[in-house]
Amino acid sequence: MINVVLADDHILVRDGIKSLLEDQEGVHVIAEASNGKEALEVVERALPDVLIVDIRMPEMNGIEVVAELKKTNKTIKTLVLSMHDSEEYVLNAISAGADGYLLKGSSKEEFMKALHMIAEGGKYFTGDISSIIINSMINNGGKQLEEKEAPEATFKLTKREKQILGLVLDGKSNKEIAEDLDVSKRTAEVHRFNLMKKLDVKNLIELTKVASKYRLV
Amino acid sequence: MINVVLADDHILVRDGIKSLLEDQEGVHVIAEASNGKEALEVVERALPDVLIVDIRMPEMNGIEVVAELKKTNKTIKTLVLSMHDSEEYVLNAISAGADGYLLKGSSKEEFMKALHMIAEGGKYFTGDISSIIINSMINNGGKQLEEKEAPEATFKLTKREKQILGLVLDGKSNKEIAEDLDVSKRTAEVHRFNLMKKLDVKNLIELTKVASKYRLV
DNA sequence: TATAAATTAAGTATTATTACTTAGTTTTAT
DNA sequence: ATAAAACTAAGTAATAATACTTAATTTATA
Repeated sequence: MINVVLADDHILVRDGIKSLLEDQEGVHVIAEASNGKEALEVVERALPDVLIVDIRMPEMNGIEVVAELKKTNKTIKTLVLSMHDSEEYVLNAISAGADGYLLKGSSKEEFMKALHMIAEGGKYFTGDISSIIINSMINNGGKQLEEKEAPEATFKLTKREKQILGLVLDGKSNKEIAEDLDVSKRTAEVHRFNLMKKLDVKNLIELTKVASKYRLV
Repeated sequence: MINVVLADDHILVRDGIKSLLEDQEGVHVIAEASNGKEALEVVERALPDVLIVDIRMPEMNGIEVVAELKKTNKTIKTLVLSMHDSEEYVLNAISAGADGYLLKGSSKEEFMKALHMIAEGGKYFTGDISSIIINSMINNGGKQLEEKEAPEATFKLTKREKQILGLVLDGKSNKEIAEDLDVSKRTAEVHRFNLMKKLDVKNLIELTKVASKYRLV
């Protein structure tokens, strides 16, 4: 029996994955969490075999959760579920010690295979992110994976601003962001304006550079 | 249309994969080979987009074929098909410059996904061999790997467009670009519009990703 | 419970980009 | 030499972002 904790801020996604897992023999979802901090607490109490964790969550992101968990409890396996195949996410997840990485577009079959392999002590990184992993291997032998640390930022983004920054870096317009977060377009504009001012950038190009430098997402 | 050469010493395996591929739209098996040396000769003549190659073959094994091919003709992509997930095979295939690695137990869906990703210049290494790759990344990095090269682009930017792309990626506005190049703002706008259309991107975020993928600057 | 911080969102104005079309001029290759 | 491609730049219209200000709520915290 594989005991699982699910951490994702979207209830619908959580429920979907839960129902998918509960249909399988030998898998049991013993607890859930809707943000990063909660995920850590829940895992401490429930002690699952595997934590399935989304990257983008309030309070603490999924990669931070994995990194923290691997410091304190190495026996609990972690499967990172993400919508994004960005190089930064993938390499940071590996650095943090994730045992697996799947995209949300993965099939049920792949998901189950990954879960079983990870529960048995293996690793599973979906083939869709091969380019990122192989290129990283080729360029630097994966060596500085463990050591690199972001410089400390002098600015401080609010939770909402970080969230909006993420969406901006996905290439979304203010209108799309507003729809995603269910706020007015004007609100999205204000947040975007404020965060760009805080980061002292005047266009998206500079924004991507600063965000990557300080690992803001 | 993806043109494929199949190399495997077992006729049955070859026929099976061939029929599977020919069922797909946009894929065509243009030639076959039953050993490593033959594979090289056939590839030279047929010039496929992708060579699908088994590791264990008479005369010359699949990894040697890949290594040799990458020395002489870098545009032809290679997908290694293997029954084996041994560390040696996997890491040697990567060193040799293979663009993908699948186990013979892979599903048709995964096989097709891998083939398409590879044909488009990406890489695809099945999740089943993640442990090997990740462990190699994290621990040694001691293996000497090939130089990374950009995937071949399907679009073709003009000199001026490349120049303007560079300035766009410096975060310059059309007005600034126009001043830099001493042309009208409208001209800068047109070049920017055209190049973004060629690259099939709709915003600066996507542009930075595509530019980085194809090393356009 | 004050009070500060964060979130929301309106107004106003300017500037920039997108998404075309048309068309003259220059460069390059056959 | 001539056709093709590239470069130039105008027009038009819509959409998006920048650069603020003001201000009502909601939330956190001292």
